[in-house]
Amino acid sequence: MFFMDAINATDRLPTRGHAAKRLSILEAGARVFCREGYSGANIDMIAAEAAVSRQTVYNHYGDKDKLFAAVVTEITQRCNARSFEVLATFPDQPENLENELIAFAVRLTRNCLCDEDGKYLRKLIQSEGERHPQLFAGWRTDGPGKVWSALAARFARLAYAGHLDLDDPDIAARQFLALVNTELQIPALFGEKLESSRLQETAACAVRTFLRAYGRNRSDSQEMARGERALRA
Amino acid sequence: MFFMDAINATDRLPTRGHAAKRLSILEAGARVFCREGYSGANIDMIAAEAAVSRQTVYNHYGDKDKLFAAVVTEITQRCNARSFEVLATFPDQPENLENELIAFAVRLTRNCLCDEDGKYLRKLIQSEGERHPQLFAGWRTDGPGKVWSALAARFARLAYAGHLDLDDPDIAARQFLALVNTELQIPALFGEKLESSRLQETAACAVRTFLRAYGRNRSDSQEMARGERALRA
DNA sequence: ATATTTTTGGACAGCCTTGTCTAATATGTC
DNA sequence: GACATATTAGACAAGGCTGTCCAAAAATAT
Repeated sequence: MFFMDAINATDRLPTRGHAAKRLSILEAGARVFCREGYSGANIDMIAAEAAVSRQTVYNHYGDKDKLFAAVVTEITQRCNARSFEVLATFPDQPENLENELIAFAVRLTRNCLCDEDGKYLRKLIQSEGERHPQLFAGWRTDGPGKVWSALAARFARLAYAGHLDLDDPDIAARQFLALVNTELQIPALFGEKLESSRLQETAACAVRTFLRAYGRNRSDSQEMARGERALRA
Repeated sequence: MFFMDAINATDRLPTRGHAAKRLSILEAGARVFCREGYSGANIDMIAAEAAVSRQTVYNHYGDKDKLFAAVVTEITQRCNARSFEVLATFPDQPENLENELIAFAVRLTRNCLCDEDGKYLRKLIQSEGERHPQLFAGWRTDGPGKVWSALAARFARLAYAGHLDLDDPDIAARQFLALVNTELQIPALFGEKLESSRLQETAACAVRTFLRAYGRNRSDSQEMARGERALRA
């Protein structure tokens, strides 16, 4: 468990400038590792991007492996924290379910999937996940695993309250996330970001489809969809 | 356009053993680049895995950059070809739409998204896409772009024939793919494969949701879902 | 069987990277 | 101001990787 050192090392933050440099290195490490991959990144790049001498990097994190581990655990923690923050804003007592779900989907995308940290984490996992499975094991169980089941619980409650009609909340939760992610996939591969308007639009489409499948009054939304189409024609 | 050389170089395949080694190197290159990333991979590894001397690799492909480009274009072509092969088996005149769509989804997943080449391509793009956008531009337009619009056209035809009820075939097509991919995401990150049974199950869930949202007789499938649930209880 | 083409192993220079060490400098504390 | 601690630049050895060269061996074609 070589990366435990790195985790514990984060605890002692003596002076002010010390901690600042430490964070700056971590931040730069995330950017560079993400951009260049583990082997492509080198300590000089990271030091330069952190505006710090190479030796300082070694003073703080020991070696490249430990720095990488520290970066991963830091980003993972941040992402998880943000996910649960957003999850707390789930519309439990919706007045307008569609609109509130869309807003929730936008928050989720913008703050967790599409933000800097989310992008970093995805790339780090993609490039090194196969090689360091233990490093990302925590993310896998505490991250998406927990988010999924928490989201599933919210959906189950909505269904119980009569707002949804679903067989299996777990499947519904995962499909909800999949739908919300629809348009993100390709741009994410190339490190591009979606503009806010397209993000909003995608969320709306996703939620509309989700509610067509799982909404309580599906015939109503079917009618509405027909009406909209007729109006456009 | 440094990678054009690599493409054209593929044309002359003089002797038998020559071409065999060439392919073997390409194959090994795909594996190693994918496993280790561009900077992590080295020519000795690839040569060893191709059961060939290092010099032979240089004889065939010039240098690491060109070899990488050749690997990418080869895998891209294979994946595209396979995608359109599967696309040709889309159920245009369905007798049992649900079952035939599920079977189609399984074919798509197994042969295009989840197979070796698909996995390679995804990882290569993920790790190097940001750095070599020109290299993957072809994939982006000829790959998913074409598949999406082809799939959208199929859905539009199904809708016209009265089998589906959809507003926007493009969105439906992308959401279909997103739903089919639901369970693939995480395992794909870690280079794991889904067992056949889970793959089948996921496809079934995806298609069921898709048809609940876009099926012609949605109230019917709603009734059926209710019936199933009652039966289980 | 001979001529041609490919392949091989090994040696090599040049370069980059890691991680250590040092002495000098800066930063902050008392 | 004196002290301790952090930081810096630079030099350094060890090792890895790329890409080239060469001569011998193997495979292939005529």
